[in-house]
Amino acid sequence: MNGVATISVINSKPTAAIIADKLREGIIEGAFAPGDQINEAQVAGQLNVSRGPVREALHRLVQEGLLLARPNRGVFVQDLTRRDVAEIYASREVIECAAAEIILRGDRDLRSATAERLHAIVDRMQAAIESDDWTALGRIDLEFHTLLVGDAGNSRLVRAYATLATEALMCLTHFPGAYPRPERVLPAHREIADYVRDGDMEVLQRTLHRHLSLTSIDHGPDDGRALVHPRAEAGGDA
Amino acid sequence: MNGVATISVINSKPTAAIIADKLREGIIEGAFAPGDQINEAQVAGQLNVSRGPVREALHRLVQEGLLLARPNRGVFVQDLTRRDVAEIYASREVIECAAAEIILRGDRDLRSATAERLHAIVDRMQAAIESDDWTALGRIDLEFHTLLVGDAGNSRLVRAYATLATEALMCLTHFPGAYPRPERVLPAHREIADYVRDGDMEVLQRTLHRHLSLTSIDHGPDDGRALVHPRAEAGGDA
DNA sequence: TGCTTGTGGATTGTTGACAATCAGAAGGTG
DNA sequence: CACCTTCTGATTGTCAACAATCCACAAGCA
Repeated sequence: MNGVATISVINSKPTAAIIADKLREGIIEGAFAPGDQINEAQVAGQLNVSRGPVREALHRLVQEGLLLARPNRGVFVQDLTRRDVAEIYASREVIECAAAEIILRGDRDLRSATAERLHAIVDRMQAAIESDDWTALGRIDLEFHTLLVGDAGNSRLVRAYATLATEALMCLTHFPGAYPRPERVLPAHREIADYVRDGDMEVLQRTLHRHLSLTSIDHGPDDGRALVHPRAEAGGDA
Repeated sequence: MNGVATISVINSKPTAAIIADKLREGIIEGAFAPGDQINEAQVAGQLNVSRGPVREALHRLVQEGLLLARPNRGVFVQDLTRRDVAEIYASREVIECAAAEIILRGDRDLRSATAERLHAIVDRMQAAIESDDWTALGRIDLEFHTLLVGDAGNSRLVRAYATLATEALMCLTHFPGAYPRPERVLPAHREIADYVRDGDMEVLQRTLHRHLSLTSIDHGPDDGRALVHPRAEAGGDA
């Protein structure tokens, strides 16, 4: 072991994974608008790789639900309808509540450890708010919830939640109005962390439900068309 | 609309999807043992196609969790550890209970329609039992639960449940002892269907929990190694 | 005019060849 | 005899060319 031991692995990930991450970022950030077609050859050209890995990356994103593949026609960025947003948040609530229940059945020390890590994330959320970085805030918010699910220790739930988390991020960038005012974000998450530590399932579940319910979207009419900027009617959180 | 209207589409699915289905079947049926390596070139040769679609199919199954890809080494059939089995059934309970709750919040007529279809599936289960077809029974059993989740109308939950269902089928073929005695299967499912119709969430949730809990596996020690035939200790259902 | 029917352009789907990578065996060296 | 280096076989990862497919548009016909 000499001095070069800590050189980062040259190309640890396969190319397809890197491309998938890049594209996922682009979709989340809004670089591709919903409905846009993503052309294999074009992406391959921009990234200076062959169509093979690009194709693989695109198919992965299709399976994640971010893209829609029409056979022999191409892949397109998914539209987010009211129904989709409602589904995403409802599913998140399902998995998060389940994770919470598992965690709360566990040891008190484990719960404290989880709560502590959750609080650490909330502190980072505060920092993001203070520097007016809304993109970062959304990501950290999702990180909070992903940690909650992760600490339940069920990899199946984690996997299912991961795709929901990226979809939720997509919601945030496309419907910026859906994110609540910052002064309510911090207390809400602190509450959740505290209830995890104290082990109060009843209250925790209610809090998560309130935190993740998009009442107006949930009960509004579903016209099947994509939302554009429902700033006035969304009341949920990440 | 003339007489040829019902001609089946020639080749509706892309080759990769067909291959993925074939391989998934093979894995579920046990044609590949856990830990076995699956060779791209070999499969391609057997199916008379190129490595491209095979590669795509394998990656899809990796993402579904059926296969494990070790970079530059190959893809292997996942081992099913105690922990995996516990995770799968716990996750199934989470999603099924959520689906049940959504359905029970719905219209009474819708509930009856769902219950009716569930009962129809139970009848097919009975037929499978009478002809001693255990493979079919497992599939129909999962079909029952998949219908339950599907009728909740949340495509995200459906997608998450689909992979869990295939994993559960894998459990059945690898741990045949995990399936309960047939005389208990039918009443259990009939109960579930009835509670869906009657809208009794409390009881339905308890029934689902009992139906999907693998108590001995759940609380047994997790040595990280794959189970072989825990016939003596498994008490769950599909 | 309105409907059917061919044609064009673009995109994905598929293929076989080539390069990169890794685990393990063989061989050399103190 | 243990350890390190080198080699080898097999497998995945990548690439560019070819084939199949589909939608859009325009021309032909009642």
